[in-house]
Amino acid sequence: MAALAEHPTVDEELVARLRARGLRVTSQRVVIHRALRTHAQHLSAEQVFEHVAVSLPGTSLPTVYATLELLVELGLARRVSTGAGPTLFDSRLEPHAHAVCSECGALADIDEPLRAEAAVRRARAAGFRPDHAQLVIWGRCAKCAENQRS
Amino acid sequence: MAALAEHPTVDEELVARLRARGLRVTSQRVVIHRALRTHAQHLSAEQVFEHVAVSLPGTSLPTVYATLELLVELGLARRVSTGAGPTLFDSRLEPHAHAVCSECGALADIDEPLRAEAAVRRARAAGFRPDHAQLVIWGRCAKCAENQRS
DNA sequence: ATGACTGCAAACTCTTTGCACAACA
DNA sequence: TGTTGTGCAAAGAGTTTGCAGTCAT
Repeated sequence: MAALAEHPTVDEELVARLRARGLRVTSQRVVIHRALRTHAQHLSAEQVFEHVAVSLPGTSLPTVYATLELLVELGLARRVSTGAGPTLFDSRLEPHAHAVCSECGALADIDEPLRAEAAVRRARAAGFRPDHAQLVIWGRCAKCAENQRS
Repeated sequence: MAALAEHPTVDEELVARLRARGLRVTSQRVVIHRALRTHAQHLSAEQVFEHVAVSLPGTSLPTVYATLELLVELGLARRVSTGAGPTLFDSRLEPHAHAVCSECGALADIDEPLRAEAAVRRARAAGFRPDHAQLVIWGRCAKCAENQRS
C-alpha cells in the first residue's frame, strides 16, 4: 500500500464501499479500480491487466478477474457482454445504450435515455427483482459498413 | 434427406431462404432449425445438440454451431448473450426484452415493446447501421430473491 | 495474530479450425 | 461431377479453481 497517494477522489468511493462491507483495501483493488476509471471505457479483463502491469507489476490475471467481479458487485462497474470476444467492463454507471458492430466487435456508447421503465415494471410484476437494464444495438459500424458493401 | 416430410410450415421459410442464397438444404439444417422452433426458446448450442441427437443421430456439435450461426445470418434466429454461461439462441424474432438472473442465469421473456427508436436513431446518426436492438434486464429471479434474503 | 487476499499453475467451458469424407445440386 | 457441407479430433480463447504463501487489519 505505497505510492498510492494520488487520485484521491477516484479512490474514495471504492475505499468507502470496501470498508462498508468489511473488505480489505489492497493495492491491487485500488489500482484495478483506477485503471477502469481513468482509461477509456469498455476494457476487457486482459486490457485492465495490461494497464495494471504498468502501475503495479506482478498483479495476476485471476486477481484482475476477481476484482472486476467485486467492482460489479459493489456497484462500481458494469459488465457489458457483447457475445463477441471477451466480456467488457464499464465504469460509466449511468444507464446508457451500447452499439456493437457484429462485424468487428467495436463498441460505442449511445448517449440516450433508456426508456426501459415499462419493461422493468413488467419484469417486477412477474416476481423478478430488477437491478439495472441495458440496451444493446447490433449492426455494423461505419467502417465495416463501408468496407463491405453487401 | 428422408423422413423429413412432417412440419412443412416450420420448414418452409428455412428452405426458401437457403434456396434464395444458393445454399444447400441438408437434413442437419432442417432438423436444427426445427429443434429451435419447436422446443422452448433460448436453447444453447449444447441443448440443440441434445435435441438433434434424437431426431438425427450422428450430427456433430461443430455443425450445430455452424448452423445456428447460419440461422442468425438468415434472420431465422437471434443470439442472446447473457454473459453468464453459454450463448443462447432464440427463434422468437419479434423484438422483446429479456430478464436475466445474475444469480442462477435463468432467462425469461418480457413481452413489452422496446422503445429503442430514439437510441437506434442516435446510433444511425453516428454512421452506425443498426440491425436490431435488444434490451436485457439484470436482476434476481423470484426463486433466487427468495432463497437468499441479502 | 488471523483470516482475507493474492499469485501461480492447472483445469475447465465454450467455441472454432483443419482436414478428409460425404452428399446435395 | 463439383463443390458445399459434415464429422472428427484437436486447438484455441476466455475464465475459473485449488492451494500455498502474503499482507491488511
